Amino acid sequence: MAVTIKDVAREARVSVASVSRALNGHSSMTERTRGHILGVAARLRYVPHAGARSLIMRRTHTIGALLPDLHGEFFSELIRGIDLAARARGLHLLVSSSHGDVGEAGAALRALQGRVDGLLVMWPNVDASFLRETLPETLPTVLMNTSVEKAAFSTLNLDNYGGALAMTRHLIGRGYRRIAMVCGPEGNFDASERLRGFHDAIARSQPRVEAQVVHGDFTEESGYRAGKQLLAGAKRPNAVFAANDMMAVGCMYALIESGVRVPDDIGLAGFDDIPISRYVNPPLTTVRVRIADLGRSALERLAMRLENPDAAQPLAETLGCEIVVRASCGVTADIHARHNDKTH
Amino acid sequence: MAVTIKDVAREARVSVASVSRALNGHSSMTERTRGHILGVAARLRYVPHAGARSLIMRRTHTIGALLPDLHGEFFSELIRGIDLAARARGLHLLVSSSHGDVGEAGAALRALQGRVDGLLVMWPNVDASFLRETLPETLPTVLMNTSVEKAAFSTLNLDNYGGALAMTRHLIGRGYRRIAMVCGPEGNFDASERLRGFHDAIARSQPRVEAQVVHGDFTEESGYRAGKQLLAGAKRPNAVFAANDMMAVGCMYALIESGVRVPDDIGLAGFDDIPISRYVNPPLTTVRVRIADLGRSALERLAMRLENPDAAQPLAETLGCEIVVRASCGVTADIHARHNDKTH
DNA sequence: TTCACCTATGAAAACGTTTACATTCCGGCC
DNA sequence: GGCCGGAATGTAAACGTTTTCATAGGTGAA
Repeated sequence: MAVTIKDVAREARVSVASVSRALNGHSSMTERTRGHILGVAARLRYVPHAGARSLIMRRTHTIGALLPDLHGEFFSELIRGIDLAARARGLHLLVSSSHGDVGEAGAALRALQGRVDGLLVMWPNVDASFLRETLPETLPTVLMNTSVEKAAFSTLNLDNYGGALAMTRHLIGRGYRRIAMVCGPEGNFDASERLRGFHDAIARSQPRVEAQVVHGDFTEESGYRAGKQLLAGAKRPNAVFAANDMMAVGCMYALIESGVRVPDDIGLAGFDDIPISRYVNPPLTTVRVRIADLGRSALERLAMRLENPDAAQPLAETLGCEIVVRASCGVTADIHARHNDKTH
Repeated sequence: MAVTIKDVAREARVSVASVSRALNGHSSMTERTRGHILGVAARLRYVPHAGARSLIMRRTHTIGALLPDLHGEFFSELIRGIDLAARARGLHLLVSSSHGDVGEAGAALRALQGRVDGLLVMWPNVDASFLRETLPETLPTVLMNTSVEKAAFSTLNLDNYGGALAMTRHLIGRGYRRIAMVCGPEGNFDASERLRGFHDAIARSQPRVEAQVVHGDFTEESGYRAGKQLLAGAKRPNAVFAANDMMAVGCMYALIESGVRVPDDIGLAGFDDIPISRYVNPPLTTVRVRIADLGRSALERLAMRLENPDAAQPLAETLGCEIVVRASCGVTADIHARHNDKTH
């Protein structure tokens, strides 16, 4: 059915070996015959069978990305970064989503194993035993946002702790004293690190105060509920730090809906700097994470390991964050500020 | 190096044929030996080599998606829809982006061809000759948002024309009389269809008026510029219909920045209903496109064709749109409206 | 007991490549 | 002219599966 290398060989009146050599740019071949063969191949619209190729070369030129989800601005940015780096290196990208489910992730991992040269895995679950048990030892793997003992795998993390610490300090520095946090889902590594940063910052500046923390799960909805809950409480905070931007947005709507002015009555900050955070009103102060960079770096690390498998590898790396101050926590910025925002 | 079917066979003291049968759930095999083989395979952490498998079975169980970009809320939603349907059918997803560039798209298409069972291609360029020349005849393909003669390929389109027509009529129905359009990039199929819908609606209700159209390229930036341009013009419109939401948002900021009240002074509408449009202030009236559904439908169509290749196929299909009215064009909605929005 | 038949298993070919090795061809040197 | 060497090309094995066909082993009937 499909045209194979044999068809090209027959049509060009050469052996399959010559066709292979012509296509792969081997030397020791007349420029004349090469041109001829290439011409025939193009005429027949021949494309090599990747399976057969990977079988003998033991390389698929494909890497698999297993992410918690493919939905939302965070993952969109991440995939873009990965794709950019992959295409620069001539690698193909096989995407898969786990939805945080161990069973689904295991199945995806098994299915991926036989068809890729390496793996990019984001598994924000604190419990990393699943990874230890399931990840193939033999397949080069780079983990992202994953709490894992430094032993086994190469890991790339965000500086969740540092970002949260810096943001909390920033809020304290602006004069906010009763700061509440809307934390992320239980068992999520990023969430727990951000909470830890928050706690440490509070502990250092107000050792005797126990900061208020309400529960969320990274969705806007949960941020909305958290906002309502905070307003209903006895000691209303004068600033709220949400563990991600989506929750901050939800919280913002809860506050505004209740007639609370942001930032005049209550200041608000988020984490991630997803595009939306620039568009809400007031624009959201947040911790900028270079999401696309995270993806790019992870892929480049993986690609380097594929190229020279036995070079010594730095095992764990942390990508810095940076605070982006917008109107939601006290900067009086008019609408112009958004357009001057340097990420714009 | 990697453990193959032979290793399993040796270890289990059976032939490779039996291992293959055990793994693929063949009948005519003792439950006892099957269990034994499966046990050994699991113990050795055997995973089949997808390349070898695809070589003999002539199926890769992978489909390739070539999109203009992987960035932004639109594509994020689209990929999610595709992924959902793919995983439901046990298909893997190879993603690739063309950035609207013919060379890049051609390279991606060639690279994809040898490794997938089918292709999902979104190519919003009006000039479809590239596709005709490059797309492999032999590979099942479903096109999205593509202007192509009905002859060759299966196509899934949005009802861009109908959506724009309906939205323009809605604006007219609300009493807006001087409606301007911010159109999309030259040569983009979706953009030109939306413009056509706009023109037709205007022509039917105000035959003698020539509606004002300013140029944009689907980015927020261009929407901002378009907004400024409209304000600078002699005849200020009292409503603006942007060809997509990102431009509408940019336009909104331009208007607000100049002290124009939305919707009191100028009404505003967009197209796509990306998540951001609910978060801007005022929330944006727009044409809802079920983006994830588009991806899902496209993949399902492709999967069906893979399953029975010679069944008669409906060649072109159009997915309906629906108008979502929010505060930006005259509905006096308080902040609650957002949370009552049924897509929320 | 013998035969036939059915079921469980094994042997080997086939899939489309790449590449090590073998062969041919050609020119130059003695 | 014969020989050597290098360049161009061909031959065939190997990669890891699935599947067709063959074989062995067992069971039941005559």
